[in-house]
Amino acid sequence: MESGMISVDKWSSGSQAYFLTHLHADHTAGLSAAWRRGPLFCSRLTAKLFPCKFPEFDLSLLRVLDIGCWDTLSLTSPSSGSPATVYVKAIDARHCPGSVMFLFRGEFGCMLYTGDFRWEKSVDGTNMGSTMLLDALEDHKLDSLCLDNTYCNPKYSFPSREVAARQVVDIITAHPDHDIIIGIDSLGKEDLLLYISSVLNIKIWVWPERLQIMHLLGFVDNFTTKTTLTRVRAVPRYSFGIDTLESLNTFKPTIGILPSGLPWAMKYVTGNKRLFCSPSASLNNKTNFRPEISNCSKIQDSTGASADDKRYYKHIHVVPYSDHSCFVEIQEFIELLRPINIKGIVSSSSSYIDPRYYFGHLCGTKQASWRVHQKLENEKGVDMIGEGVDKVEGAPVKLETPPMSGMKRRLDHVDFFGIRVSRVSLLRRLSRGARISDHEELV
DNA sequence: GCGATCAGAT
DNA sequence: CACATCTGATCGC
Repeated sequence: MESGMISVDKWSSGSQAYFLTHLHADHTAGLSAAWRRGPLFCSRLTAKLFPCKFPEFDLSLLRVLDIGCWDTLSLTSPSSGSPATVYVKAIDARHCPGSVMFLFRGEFGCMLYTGDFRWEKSVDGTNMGSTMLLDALEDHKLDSLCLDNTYCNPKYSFPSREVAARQVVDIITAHPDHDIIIGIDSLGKEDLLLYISSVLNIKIWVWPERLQIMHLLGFVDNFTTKTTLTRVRAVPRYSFGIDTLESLNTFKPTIGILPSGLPWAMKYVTGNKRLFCSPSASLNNKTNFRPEISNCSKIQDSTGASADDKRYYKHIHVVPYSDHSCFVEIQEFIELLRPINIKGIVSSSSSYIDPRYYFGHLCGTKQASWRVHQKLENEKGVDMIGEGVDKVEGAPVKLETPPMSGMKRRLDHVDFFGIRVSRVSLLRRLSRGARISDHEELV
């Protein structure tokens, strides 16, 4: 395969232009201060935050894309050497500050790379983004949608971040004499913290580097690094464990709140209906988003919680505050765009489901072609799409994980209708890059 | 010794 | 099931 033109969240050599959706570490793996491979396109806010993450980075390499504005790239076709123009527009992805999707138009057709995104219905930013996307498409078909399929399964159902934020506030107000620690990452969940701060009229402690981020984001009054000013502290999520909580509780009653995507806590849902069954379980009655699991007051029963689980939930409250779209939101997004093809950008070793399993019927004009294509490929014994893709004609099914040996051979690139998708590691969630080549056929 | 990658953890 | 991140081990140069 010759070199391509464009890479998104992927930093190996061979492209003429590089795009960064947002500054989370799993999307910047491979970027460093020594980066010299070409112009790096990102949103204005990402560019502003960039030096926090890469202090020595040569900022003259950054190219800011303003949200909603077309930009034109004059590139060279790797195969023919002739000029090739690519148009790109950034759309707010509503995942974390600075996060964007990229809509590309070029010889390869029209392609949207979502990066990580949350598409909550009836939220202003989402509605604006929808309008922008439809306007940008005009009457073009979206040939290819590279989709954040993190929760691309109907079992993933969680409330809006607004509702989840109220749950967090309810938990805090139900513990008036406790210290509160909230696990967050280096970027994201700012709206949650601002909501807590404004509703409860308190400052929130953050660690010094995080305060710097808050200031860059324009939040100057709600956060502090002085522990004496507040009982609510936001701490790095990785520092957030049972041992920490237990040890804190020897000094002062303290609870932890983990605003998190659902899967990590899923084991407490399936089978024993134990999700969010923490000390304040009764709080969830008003705001719980799934009635069948709201009745979880039997934390002491004998349905199988381990001793560690009990230790954990004695102090730690998991709240379903997610910066990724839930299944229904993904569905609505696809219904809005009606792409011809969909490709998931997130894969993991044990549970990759091709988005077309659930959404193939929503795809545009080529909806039938996939199955024909699959049938042909299956007969040839070639799996074009990768591990976990169905081999059954007709209604797709989730496949068992193929043997490791087979997976490892496909780590590098997977051809998918003209888009080269990088699989850096299937054991972890590092494979989120895509490269577009101009000389490949796009169905 | 350094950066990239991997493994395991929360 | 699996987020985003850290630490520490290992690999290749």
